[in-house]
Amino acid sequence: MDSTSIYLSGFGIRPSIQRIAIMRYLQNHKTHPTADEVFEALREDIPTLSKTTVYNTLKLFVDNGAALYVGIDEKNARFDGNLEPHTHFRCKKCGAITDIPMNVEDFLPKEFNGDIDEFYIYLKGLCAQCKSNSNSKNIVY
Amino acid sequence: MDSTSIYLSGFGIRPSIQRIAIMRYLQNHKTHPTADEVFEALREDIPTLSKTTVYNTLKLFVDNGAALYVGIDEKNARFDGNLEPHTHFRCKKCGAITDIPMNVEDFLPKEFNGDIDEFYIYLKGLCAQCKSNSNSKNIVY
DNA sequence: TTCACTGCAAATCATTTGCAAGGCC
DNA sequence: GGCCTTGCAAATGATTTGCAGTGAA
Repeated sequence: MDSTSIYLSGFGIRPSIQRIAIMRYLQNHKTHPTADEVFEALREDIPTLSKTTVYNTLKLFVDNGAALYVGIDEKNARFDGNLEPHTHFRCKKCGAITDIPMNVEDFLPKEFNGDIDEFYIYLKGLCAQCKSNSNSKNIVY
Repeated sequence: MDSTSIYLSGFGIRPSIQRIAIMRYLQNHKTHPTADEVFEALREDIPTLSKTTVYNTLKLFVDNGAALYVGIDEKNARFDGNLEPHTHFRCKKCGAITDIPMNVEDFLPKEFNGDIDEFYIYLKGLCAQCKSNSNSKNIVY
């Protein structure tokens, strides 16, 4: 029983080979991958893996609170294994998505009468590296 | 030359019949409609309107800063003609998306070294009406 | 006349669904 | 055995693209 199995079980998720591999990938790659990126990366190790399983599993993780859905990219859904309070920044030049530690609870509007239970902050701009490295013309939106 | 024409021209957008109608719809309906909702609403008045034009026009508005893209709904892109600083709240029960006035500039993290030029906050939960009206079982995710 | 704009049809592409096979308790 | 999980193939549905016709400067 490895640590990822225990981790998944803690969320009520039964640890299959596929689920363990996908969660490990999310935790070891802080790149906020798409379902397809996860699939392409893992099919080497698990040749029988199907993209349906990757989609199902990522959805399962999000529904059970074991991973976060990241909607910063209009094209594809992205996923994040980091459950610490943070927000997401996407560089419009290199396309990289990075975490910014930030306690979103601090920003809840006070005069609002409903109940808020999900809170997303997405930032976009130019990352520090692309800012100094501004010789490259490669722009990603 | 009506006010919507002048408004669009201010963003460098040439005011065609279709563009005026779509911008008017955005400004008169604070519902953050999808491209399809705009299309369905306007086809009565403009029977020859095509969905392609609605997509093209909404994209043109966003690219030129005349409207905002709202990514709070994972299924469809939504659009907002309100350019005042505000954030978006979606009720998970009734599905309504409402604006919450909030100056996002105040929340820019200070320790970040890149340049941030876009800032989105999406809130989800239960709106005040659905909170009191909690007899309905109709849930929208 | 030129070039932007429009609209139809077809293409694209991420994601979901149906369903049968496999595997675990 | 029964239920959960997986994976293939097909379906779905939003959005984009190709291209030809239209219209305005």
